[in-house]
Amino acid sequence: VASLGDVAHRAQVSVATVSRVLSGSSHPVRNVTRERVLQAATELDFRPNALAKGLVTTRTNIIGAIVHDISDPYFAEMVRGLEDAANATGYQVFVCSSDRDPDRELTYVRTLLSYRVDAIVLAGGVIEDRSYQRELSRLLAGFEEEGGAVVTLAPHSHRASGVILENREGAASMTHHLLALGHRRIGFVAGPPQIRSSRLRLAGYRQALEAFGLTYDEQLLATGWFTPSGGAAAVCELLDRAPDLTAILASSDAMAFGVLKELADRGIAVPEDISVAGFDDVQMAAYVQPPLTTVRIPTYALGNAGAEIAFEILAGGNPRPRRLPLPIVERASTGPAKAS
Amino acid sequence: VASLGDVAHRAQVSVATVSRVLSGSSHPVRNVTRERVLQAATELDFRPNALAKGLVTTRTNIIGAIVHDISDPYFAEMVRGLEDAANATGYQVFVCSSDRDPDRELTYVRTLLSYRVDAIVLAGGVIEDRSYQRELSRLLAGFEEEGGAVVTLAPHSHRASGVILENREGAASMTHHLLALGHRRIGFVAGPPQIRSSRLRLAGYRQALEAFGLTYDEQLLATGWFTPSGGAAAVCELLDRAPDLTAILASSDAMAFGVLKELADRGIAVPEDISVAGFDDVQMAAYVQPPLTTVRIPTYALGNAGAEIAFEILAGGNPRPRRLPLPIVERASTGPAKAS
DNA sequence: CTGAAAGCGCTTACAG
DNA sequence: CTGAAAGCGCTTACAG
Repeated sequence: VASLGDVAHRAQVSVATVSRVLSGSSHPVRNVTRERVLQAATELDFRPNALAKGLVTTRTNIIGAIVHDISDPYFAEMVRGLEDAANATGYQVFVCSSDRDPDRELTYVRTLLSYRVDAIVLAGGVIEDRSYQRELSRLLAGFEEEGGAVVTLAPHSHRASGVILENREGAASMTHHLLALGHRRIGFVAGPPQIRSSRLRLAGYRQALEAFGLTYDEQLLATGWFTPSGGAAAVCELLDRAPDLTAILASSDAMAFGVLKELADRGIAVPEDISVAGFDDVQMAAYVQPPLTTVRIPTYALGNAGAEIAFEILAGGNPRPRRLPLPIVERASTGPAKAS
Repeated sequence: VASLGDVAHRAQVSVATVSRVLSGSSHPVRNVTRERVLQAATELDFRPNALAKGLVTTRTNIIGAIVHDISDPYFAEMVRGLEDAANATGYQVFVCSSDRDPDRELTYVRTLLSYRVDAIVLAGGVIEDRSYQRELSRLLAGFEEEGGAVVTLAPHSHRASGVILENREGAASMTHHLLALGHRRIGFVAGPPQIRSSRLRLAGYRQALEAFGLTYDEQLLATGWFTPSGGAAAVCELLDRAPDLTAILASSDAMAFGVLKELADRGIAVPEDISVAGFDDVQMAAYVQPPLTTVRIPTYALGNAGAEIAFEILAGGNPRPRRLPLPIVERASTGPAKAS
């Protein structure tokens, strides 16, 4: 591959001049010279070495996105938003699926630091693990000190700029919605308790029940991974323990899909026998049968915002956290409670 | 951040020595010296600069993955497989969603070349566009000449190592399956014709029909994007033109999901009134109602293989293309043809 | 407006 | 076993 030097040689100018015209510097260059350089660059099919550039400018134009799992549509849609915003500004994105594992996540962060990425976007909720949180904050603090941008798109222990999703409020208002439909025995399918977002959603459910004058009943709670099979397993538990429930609120759409499937397999009609609601509003929520009532998180916009916030920080700004309310999307999977 | 020089200074040795112990060189280093270096590195929280390393070794440990759309579960699942294999070998992956746009794709490739990635994995089917194909091949040929690895995971114009999915055969055997169930009027929901994979699947459908002695009927063909809404729109067209069809084969699961939804909205029973089959077997295929009969592409394994093939090439090998047959997964969305 | 030179943080022959 | 030095491909004061 041709280097700056090769272009300089061919254009009969110094590498400094070549650099100035090719890197879009504001340093003045005579027009004829500029033309000669451009011409030579084209002829040699010159492609600047981004590593060398990054080494000297200490800007790599790389964003690292740490997600729980890129194959989970929630994160995939978010990363797409992030990617589009990044790309529009000449940035690339590294995907890092941590599987909610503290060690994997820390290893990924260290690697991102090695590549001297400009920004790290934490897309998943923080893992509840003291020593992990301490080490992560240590790494990120050092990174920020050197001018790196850290953005959080889910509840986190590390204080950083980002978007604050109203997880608790979202879960609470969905619970209210079910209560308003006449449901009194509402099962809750919770996500992994070691994820902060899970806890907040559970807290919102509980809060809404109690505000309504109902007591929180542990028989109505089952826990699992944020996956369809996690949801399916949880609903089996629930049906065993509380056969009288008339509605189920799942902590994620993926879980709700598993719930829906399990109910269909058992011949339980939704929403006639049991209403089902989800959380996230991933694309498929509108396409399952029946279409899923859910709490909407605008994943694409969220990813987009993540990149924008990162750019603000890199530009020297100090963006305040944005609060994002999570509206309910009513579809066909919820309906009035069956008379008992 | 501490540099090699800082570590060398603190350990009272030369940077050469530090480099040798920290980069895992096979060059002999006395044990006491090694210990001193390790100690100093820890104390300084040394984190090697991957850019500088890449600049001199001409190996960046980066793989670029070009997909049509990372928010499409088909690609997200594949990228996860790619990421896991890459990560296990100390590689990072850039995600590049081209939206099937020739310019976007070429721009991404140029950028990847600028970052001197070690490998480029083309995950989506080639776009049928002469000048794009020519330019792409030119870029990739240059890249390969410099030792870069190119891997294709879908039918492509650029000849490279990779996996050959039996798209045609997969579509043909699904068509046979429907024929065997007694269906004679089988609608086909095709993907965008400018994608090679789309054409192959259509060809397989047609081939199976003709092998069976039926004539291919254009009234039974509708085209759209590889999305749920693309599938929904196509099925509307189809139902208008050929109200007598008893089965529909969609070119992707995403499209099939749209078909399923549209049929449900119209109160058409699946599979009693119309059988529906998809293509891909993404995770959700097993979770929609009714669970989708589909042609299985092992996306995760495919991504995994992509990375492995790349590593083989980088190790100097010349892996032969692997053919991958696509088996049918029978679920509840297909059944015997309704007696007419 | 142009260029010579230093430097970013590494690796690796080469010499000892 | 250890180190001095060149070099990877850029950018950017500094001097003219």
